[in-house]
Amino acid sequence: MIQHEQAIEVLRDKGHRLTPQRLLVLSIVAEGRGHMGVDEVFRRAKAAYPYMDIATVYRTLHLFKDLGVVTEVAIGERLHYELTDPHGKHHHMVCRVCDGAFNLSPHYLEEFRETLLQEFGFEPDLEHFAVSGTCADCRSAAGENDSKEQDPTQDARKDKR
Amino acid sequence: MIQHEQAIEVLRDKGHRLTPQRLLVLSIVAEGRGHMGVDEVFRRAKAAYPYMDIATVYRTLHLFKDLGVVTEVAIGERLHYELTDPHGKHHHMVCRVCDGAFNLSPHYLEEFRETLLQEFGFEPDLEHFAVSGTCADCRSAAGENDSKEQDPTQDARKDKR
DNA sequence: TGAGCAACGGCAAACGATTGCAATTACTTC
DNA sequence: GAAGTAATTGCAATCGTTTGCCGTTGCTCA
Repeated sequence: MIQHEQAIEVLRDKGHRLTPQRLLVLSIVAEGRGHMGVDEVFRRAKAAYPYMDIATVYRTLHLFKDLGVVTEVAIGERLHYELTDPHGKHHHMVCRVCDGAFNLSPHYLEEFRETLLQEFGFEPDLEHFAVSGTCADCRSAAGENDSKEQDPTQDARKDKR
Repeated sequence: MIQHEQAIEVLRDKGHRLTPQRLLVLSIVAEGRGHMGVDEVFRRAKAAYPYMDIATVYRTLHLFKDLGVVTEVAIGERLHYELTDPHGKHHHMVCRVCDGAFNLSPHYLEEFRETLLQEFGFEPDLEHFAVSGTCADCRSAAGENDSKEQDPTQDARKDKR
């Protein structure tokens, strides 16, 4: 994980201001284990600083994303954010039954990328890539239940990193 | 391509009504070459029948998707629709520079799917799958221009099917 | 330490997409 | 053909996200 200090350095180096709002969002994302939805970041930020606006949360997360401080992950329909993992990029497999997120080494996608590049000259954009599907547990557990309704509890989300 | 008659039969068989609005949306998607955005379907529908509502377009396209009459493709941030290709599923490579869409045989993804299934027991959900990236033409043409602005012209979209 | 200024945040409007609701209408049955 | 009924539509409200505006504020430089 990138530490606060490193992230703050990146902000400062690129000429961005260190505002309380940005530091707050940074600490919230850093404290959270695994990916965090915008709404959860906003709830926590508003609890700490009631004037916090949802637009600021969006703008801050997008800035952090552009700076590489956080990584954007598509979980279902919504975007989630996590501190960028300095140990190397990883992708996600997201189960649409249990909403669990599993890391996927870039190695598995590299082969796919090579093929597209050589066969079609098409350079796929796989930096922040999430594969939706059904995880091993849910496949064995379910069987016939193809309901799309899920437990909306965010903290119960699995995250095997 | 599924013909009108087949699509209408599917609607009727599943107990859905044949409304003028549905037939209109169907013919618009059928006439259009390649994928069509919701806004374009709506524009054309409204031109033919001024009372047409955007909500009806969304509901109709979602219905058609559930029935398998149309296929949903993610082009950039927005969803596009095309008549389901009965000659077999295909996926898309979408260039984020020129917005061109290129078909991708399922074969290329099959290998990837096999790997995930065997290594992790994870069954990826790859039915309506689009890979974003940069196509061969734009890679050779550009070089340093990483602008995300594009020609908004919809009819100029490439589609090599 | 304070003035100046561009970056930034809060607010509200706007956007694309979805949903609730009441009126309409396609289809069934007689 | 006409009546009855549930599916469907149009409208408006709503949701999550983005953007424009303007007052505020972090940072720079004297």
